[in-house]
Amino acid sequence: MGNSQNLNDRSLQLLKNLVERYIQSGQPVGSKALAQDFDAKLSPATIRNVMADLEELGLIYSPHHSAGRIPTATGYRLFVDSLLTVKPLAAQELSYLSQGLENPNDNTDVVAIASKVLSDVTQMAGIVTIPRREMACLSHIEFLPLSHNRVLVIFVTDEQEVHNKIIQPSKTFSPAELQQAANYLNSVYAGRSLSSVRDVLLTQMQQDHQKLNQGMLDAINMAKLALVDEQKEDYVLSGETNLMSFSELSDMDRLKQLFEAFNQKHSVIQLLDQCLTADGVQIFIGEESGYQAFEQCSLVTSTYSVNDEVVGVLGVIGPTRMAYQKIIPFVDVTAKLLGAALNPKS
Amino acid sequence: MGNSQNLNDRSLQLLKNLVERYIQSGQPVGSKALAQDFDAKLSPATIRNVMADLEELGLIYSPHHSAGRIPTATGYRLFVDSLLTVKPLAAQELSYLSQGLENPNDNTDVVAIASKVLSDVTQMAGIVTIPRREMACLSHIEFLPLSHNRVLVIFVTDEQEVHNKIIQPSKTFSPAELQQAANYLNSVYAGRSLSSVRDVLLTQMQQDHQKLNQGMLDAINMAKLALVDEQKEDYVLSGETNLMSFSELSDMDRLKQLFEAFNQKHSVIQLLDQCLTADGVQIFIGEESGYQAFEQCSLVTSTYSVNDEVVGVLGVIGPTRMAYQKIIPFVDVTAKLLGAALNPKS
DNA sequence: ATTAGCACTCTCCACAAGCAAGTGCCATTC
DNA sequence: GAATGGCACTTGCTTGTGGAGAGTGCTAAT
Repeated sequence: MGNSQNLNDRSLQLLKNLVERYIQSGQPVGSKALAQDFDAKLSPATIRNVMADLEELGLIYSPHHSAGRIPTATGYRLFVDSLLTVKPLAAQELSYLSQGLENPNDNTDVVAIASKVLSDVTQMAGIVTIPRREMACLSHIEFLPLSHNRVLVIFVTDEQEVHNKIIQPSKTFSPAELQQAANYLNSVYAGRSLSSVRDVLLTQMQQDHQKLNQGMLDAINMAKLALVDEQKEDYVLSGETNLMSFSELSDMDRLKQLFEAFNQKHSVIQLLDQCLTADGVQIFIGEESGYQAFEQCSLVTSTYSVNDEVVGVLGVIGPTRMAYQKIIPFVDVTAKLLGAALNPKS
Repeated sequence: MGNSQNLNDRSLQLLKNLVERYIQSGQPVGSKALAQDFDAKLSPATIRNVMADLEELGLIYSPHHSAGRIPTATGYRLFVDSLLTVKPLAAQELSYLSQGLENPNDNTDVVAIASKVLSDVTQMAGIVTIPRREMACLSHIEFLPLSHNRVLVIFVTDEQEVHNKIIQPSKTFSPAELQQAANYLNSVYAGRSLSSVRDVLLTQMQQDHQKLNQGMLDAINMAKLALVDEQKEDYVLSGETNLMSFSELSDMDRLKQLFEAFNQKHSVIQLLDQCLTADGVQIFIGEESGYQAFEQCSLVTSTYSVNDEVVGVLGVIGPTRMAYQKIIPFVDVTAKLLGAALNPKS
């Protein structure tokens, strides 16, 4: 019992229609309404029997004895996994999408635009993680002396992003020494990807110890301090306020929880990290996410890639009752366009 | 008619008690309840008469015929302007405040912490504008070549903040030329305040034209492109979600408007800019702000200064019914502590 | 297996009654 | 004449009732 094998085609078709109707209307769906979909081939009474089965399987439930039925998270899951017929993107949406994402702009700009596009088109919340900079190339590094022995490290990747960090080396350096160290690092490492730079930094000291002079060692040590850090993940969220318009999310306490999760970021990031593992579109429906704040929400995500390397996740957050048929292809296409827009070759 | 001169001491005292009671309870205040404050020196009937006067003057109103009275924005205004007795800060609040703000940290960190402190202590929303960098000193400037003639300008102020901007000079420079230009600018302008650098850049070209060689002119032109821009104002907001707990703000449409205003920033910035003109604590009560989204909110702000120069605004946003007696001194003190924390001399 | 019929359950709405809070007004008091 | 006590009145909130509507589950018939 409780296995979808039990379900014949008719039951599945019925579930499909029920979910579609509920997504459209937001009202519990009754047997009479569903019967209309079947051109009087099936009477309401029969449908009631089938619905009773579906309820027993945990796919649908009724909010009270004499209301229609509503899909459960499991019901939605079955729907998106096997029943759903995706709708191709409308032409105007596609043009709106590419219009925003195909202009060559600042990197962070593109990410922000993608997030905004996601929320604008869906009228829900859009989210895009900042692309991992592992594969970005180091183009320039610079050390500036601060007070109290501290050193401000500035490094630029891929002609675009500027990162900076304050480090505290164990010994004091003169401005000239810092300049030398930067010159050395720029000559040796510029043009290589950050991840390879990191790897080399970590191994070089042991291997080539004798070949290096003190200045080089100092430079390498400082670069390690600057580059080998936990890279703090982050994301750009837009259209959160759209979520305030859904009656499903009108409970203020829940909504507050949700917005606090958005602000604190860490649970959202954890959730998005799970999406990084599998390529392509992934979906969390309601309680599936495992986070209380997202209990009433669904999350449709996709990884996006630059040069076949996954660099981030993007997605749409909305109520569980969302038009999955449209959202899924939309998220998919947006991810591909964002990947393309981020590709430096263009 | 409608002039506060009409009011005798007793009426004012009554208004004061009424506002205080309403701030505490959130319930319309009736004549009977107010009578208790006066130790039976005044009967409810008398108080009713006085309240009728206050209502005619537009200082209070009743939500319906037979409820108690609630202060209007004008009533609150009179209260904060002339009736309010500020409460000194509780010791623990003060210690919490100084604990967070007295550690010498990153500049942007301090601003974020201040915002967080404001919201944590008040359980409302805290807001702090990013300090204007006019008076900050230029400590280092750097040009890096990008593709398509573009140049990435990085400049560091006051040993702390790193700013970067992509400019597009009219001619192409070699890396060596860029290095030279940066060297020249660093030798001449490092240590001077950004505003003075800007002034000099704008005038030097006319005045000392003959004394400068081409390289210097190029350097000055690029510096102008980088430094003479509209400085985009911004702020750090925290604890917005606290606002979701107030029943006064539980109307979802209004709340949505408010959060959208927070996200779009420009109307909030306009509002905060108004506070820059006058020193010290300023208050907008409800509709006084002139922005629909803030109709149900009050904003208590104060400018904060570094070296007697006003560099920003900070404040607290909450429902009109807030404990002004505590919030006002709290905002005042926080502003002073933030100013001190930002002072590079320490 | 499917269907028609029917009793049952539950929500929603409207309306009324009773209660509590508080007012406005008037006649009275000091 | 200002302050007060008394009283009728208004209003919102709560509770209860009753009917309409929607949808179900069960049973008997096809």
